[in-house]
Amino acid sequence: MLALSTRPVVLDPHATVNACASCDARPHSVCNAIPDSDLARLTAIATVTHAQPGTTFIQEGDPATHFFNISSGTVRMYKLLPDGRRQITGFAGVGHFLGLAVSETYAFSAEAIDTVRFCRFSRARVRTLLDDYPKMEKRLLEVASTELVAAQDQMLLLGRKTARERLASFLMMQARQGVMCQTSRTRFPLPMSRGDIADYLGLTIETVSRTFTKLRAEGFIDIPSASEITIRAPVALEGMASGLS
Amino acid sequence: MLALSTRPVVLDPHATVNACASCDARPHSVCNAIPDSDLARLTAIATVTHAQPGTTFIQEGDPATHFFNISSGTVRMYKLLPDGRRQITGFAGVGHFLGLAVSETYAFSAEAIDTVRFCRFSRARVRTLLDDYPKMEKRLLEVASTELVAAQDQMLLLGRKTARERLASFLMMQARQGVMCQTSRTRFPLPMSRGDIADYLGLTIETVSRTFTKLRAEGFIDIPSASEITIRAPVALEGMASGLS
DNA sequence: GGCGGGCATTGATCTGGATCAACGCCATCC
DNA sequence: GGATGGCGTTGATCCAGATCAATGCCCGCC
Repeated sequence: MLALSTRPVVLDPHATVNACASCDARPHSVCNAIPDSDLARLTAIATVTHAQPGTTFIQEGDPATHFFNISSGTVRMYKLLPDGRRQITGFAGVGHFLGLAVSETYAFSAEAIDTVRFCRFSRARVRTLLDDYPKMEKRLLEVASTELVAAQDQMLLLGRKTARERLASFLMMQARQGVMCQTSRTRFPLPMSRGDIADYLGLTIETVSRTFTKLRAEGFIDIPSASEITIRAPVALEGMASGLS
Repeated sequence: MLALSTRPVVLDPHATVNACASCDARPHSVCNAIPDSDLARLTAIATVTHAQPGTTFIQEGDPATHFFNISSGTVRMYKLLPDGRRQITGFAGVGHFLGLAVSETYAFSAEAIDTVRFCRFSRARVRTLLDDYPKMEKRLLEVASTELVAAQDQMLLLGRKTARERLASFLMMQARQGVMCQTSRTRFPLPMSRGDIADYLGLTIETVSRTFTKLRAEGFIDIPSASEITIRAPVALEGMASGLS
């Protein structure tokens, strides 16, 4: 539960001219609102950075000075109660944009699960950039709206679904690799631990483990290793996820 | 749980010229991004409408054709599971803006709790308006970001707080009259039923009722009538809400 | 290869909140 | 004023998932 407090490492403080042009995340990300011809402006305000597993790079309550754009790896966002109870509000992968906030402080913390590479932008500079690219502003609104819909789904899950339905929902969501993509995989890795899954679904580690075991025993899934899942009955699981049965 | 299916009543199909200028909600709402001098454009695309208690005016899954702006009354937004389990994702009051969505369909349903007055805007027309008022787009992004933060708080509540902490959080939030305002009231009405509160907090009616009774017995609150609350120990309740004790 | 530590699994027991079941309190309407 | 029906409250019991407690498994390291 406790994070290493090592600072993220800056790979390239004055990012090379084509850093953004060759970025893996660009096709998936809000950056694609900026035309190739103007990429230099984006590159100029981006700092390419990476974070080791377990590093906290956004701390709830700290002044919200930067935006982040994930180019590889997986991040967990979470909120804590004073006694250590944790709620993971989401996992962020390639192309995901972090740090939207009206308030002057971050509303959540973010930690690297595996090695994470990301671009960091100062909020002040992004604001001036936005004035010149209304299309980017539109993209951000789209992103925020999409996340709002996902958040409402998660409220339904946390407030009203059973442990079994929560796990089924989680697995089918991972199969779609996050929220972005529509194509569904039948075999995929789970970069996060059982503890992370538990804190995301509002359950305990033990309940997550037992429910996985049960779903396997019933033939819905396979668990080749603790961090890998095969979906055997996608339709049944999708039904389970949406509360049928 | 079931809603009346009466349609909302259109009060003024071609809204009077100064409808927006004299609107009670304008100071609290996204509309204030449009200068007084240009209000006619806003008025021209607004339809002033009201809905009787229990009326469903947004239906999850229906084509998302309109935006809504509440000018008085209280609305519940919710999602249902096929067997009728319900999660209320939020209550919307004066100035609240509904209907943000990337998708072509609404992601949630919305019902009037009491008599609700609102403005309705066609999405297509709002889109063209937005092109002329980038400031309005910025306001929408602010609104979406604020709601996202509120949604994350609600996830923490639903995933990790006890019944007692949930009720304390709910009461302190109502005392701040929704999310917008900062000034905290010590006595206020609860327009929603115990069932609504339960479905908002991921509890049952019985647990809500019992917990209210207990908080009163312990001297934290008073319940002059079922739909009215007095906060007696705001500091203690705030602590309880954030998970201390 | 054996040791240590961090996950994950599995079993036994407990409990907060759900469920089931009355009952009370108003309003509204004959 | 008495019947009706929709909340809300209260009590008794139950159970899904939490908690407590081993045990297993894997991987890195000496």
